[in-house]
Amino acid sequence: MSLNPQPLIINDSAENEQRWSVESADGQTLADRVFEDIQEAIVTGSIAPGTKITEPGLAKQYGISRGPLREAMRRLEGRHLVTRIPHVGARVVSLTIAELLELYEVREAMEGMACRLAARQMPQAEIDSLKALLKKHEEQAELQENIAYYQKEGDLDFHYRLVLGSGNKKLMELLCGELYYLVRMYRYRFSATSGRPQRAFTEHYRIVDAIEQRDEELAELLMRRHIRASRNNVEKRFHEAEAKQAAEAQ
Amino acid sequence: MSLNPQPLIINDSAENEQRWSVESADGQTLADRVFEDIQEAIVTGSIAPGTKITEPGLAKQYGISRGPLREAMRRLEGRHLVTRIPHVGARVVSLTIAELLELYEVREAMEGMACRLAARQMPQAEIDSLKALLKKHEEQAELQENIAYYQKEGDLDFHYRLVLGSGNKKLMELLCGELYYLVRMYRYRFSATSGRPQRAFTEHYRIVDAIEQRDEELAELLMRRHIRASRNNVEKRFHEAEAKQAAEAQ
DNA sequence: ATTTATACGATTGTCGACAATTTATGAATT
DNA sequence: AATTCATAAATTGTCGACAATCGTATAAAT
Repeated sequence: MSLNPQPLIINDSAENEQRWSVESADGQTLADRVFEDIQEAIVTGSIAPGTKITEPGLAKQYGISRGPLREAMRRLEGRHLVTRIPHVGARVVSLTIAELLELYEVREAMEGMACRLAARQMPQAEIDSLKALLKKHEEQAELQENIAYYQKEGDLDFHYRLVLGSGNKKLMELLCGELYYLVRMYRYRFSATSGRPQRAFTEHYRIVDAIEQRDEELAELLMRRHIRASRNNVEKRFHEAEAKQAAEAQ
Repeated sequence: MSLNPQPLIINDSAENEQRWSVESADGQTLADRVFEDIQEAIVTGSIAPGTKITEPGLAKQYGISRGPLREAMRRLEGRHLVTRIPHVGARVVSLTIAELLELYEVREAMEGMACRLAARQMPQAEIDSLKALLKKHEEQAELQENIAYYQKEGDLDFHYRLVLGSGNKKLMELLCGELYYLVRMYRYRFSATSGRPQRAFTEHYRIVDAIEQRDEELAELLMRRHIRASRNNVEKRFHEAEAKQAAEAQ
């Protein structure tokens, strides 16, 4: 008689048996739909980072009133995708290079832990599925010309599945529900891949192997090394771009 | 000529030189104030976990209209402090024991990284200040009867300062701005301390020592071990409580 | 008596309007 | 010409009202 799936506090009104899912499935309400739409627009770059957002503008654009739109903006604010100053307005988040690098440090910590947990308890079936996905991605990359795109898509897929495999809902919530939006946002700026994507594939395979062997220590270590390598690559590319920009300006 | 503090994308409207701070200082607007009020009420247990929240009720209670209140709720939803089902309602988040333990796993990962970064770059002045704080907490604990309370307060203070010392804003945002609210919420349920608080102090001192010696590896390792110990303590206490509950029911 | 259907009540979702504040515009002054 | 001040426009914050949806209670039927 385990109390595991029960809340820690039994409260007055626990009659509702419906599932209080972590993320609402499909935007039923207007505010929800607009929230997801704007979020997608921000992540894909349709609305550039740093852009000032005005309520009448967006409301007109989406054909809704300002009420639901404000609610959507408040949720975006909660996800740190827009920053707001009272009585002034809101703008789309805009990361500095330092903040982008900080993001990688957070990912190193959390995804490293995700790998450790996955090695501990990810079902073999999911591991097999993940291996199949890796194989598919590799074959796609060999065929496709635009390797960079597919490699980046695949990379995020891979990381996403791994976090799922950790079985830790909070980890999923934070990584898949907050950080990965920013990762997608800045994916094509200084991201790696073009050059030698083969290396990333190798690293991915090694990680999955460690998980399959249930080697927590190694799995975490390899993932942290993998993300640190990405981080260093971003840093390098940024400095290259900076140098180039300085040369042009001169 | 470093571009460090500049955004990665220079956009049309970058004229506003005001600081777009990560967190609005004081709730200027009604919605902001109510947001903080309700958040505090949830964290301190003034509104019990799992309680159903109705808009007319809260609006009346805080003497405001439903508009700002809904915005506040949407922000709480963004922070995962309330869960909402469209057309049905919202309730205060209620963690299961499994989710509470997951929280510790996330903390282990992130605060471990925070310690590593603090060892790398935390200013000596801040380290000294942190040591002074530890000393003060210890003296307080020796005097006070209600050790548990002060130890828990001090513990969170300690962790808070350490995350600040990491210099990683995203880490601060996620830990101090999201996880710690949940930690405070469930602090007095199965938390440790009463018994032998001296041990936690010793662990804290060792961590600060490692940071002062700039030993990244050790600092991270000690913090992870520290949090893992807390986690195991919570797990143990829960099982004890569960066993006791089963015995009473029988 | 149990189940199904219906109507009621309550809550949530959406809208438009008004008040408060900020930003932009332009005129007057130094 | 630059600065300062005042006015005007635009945007944000707040409110109350109405529509849509859900939960519940009552009544009818099997």
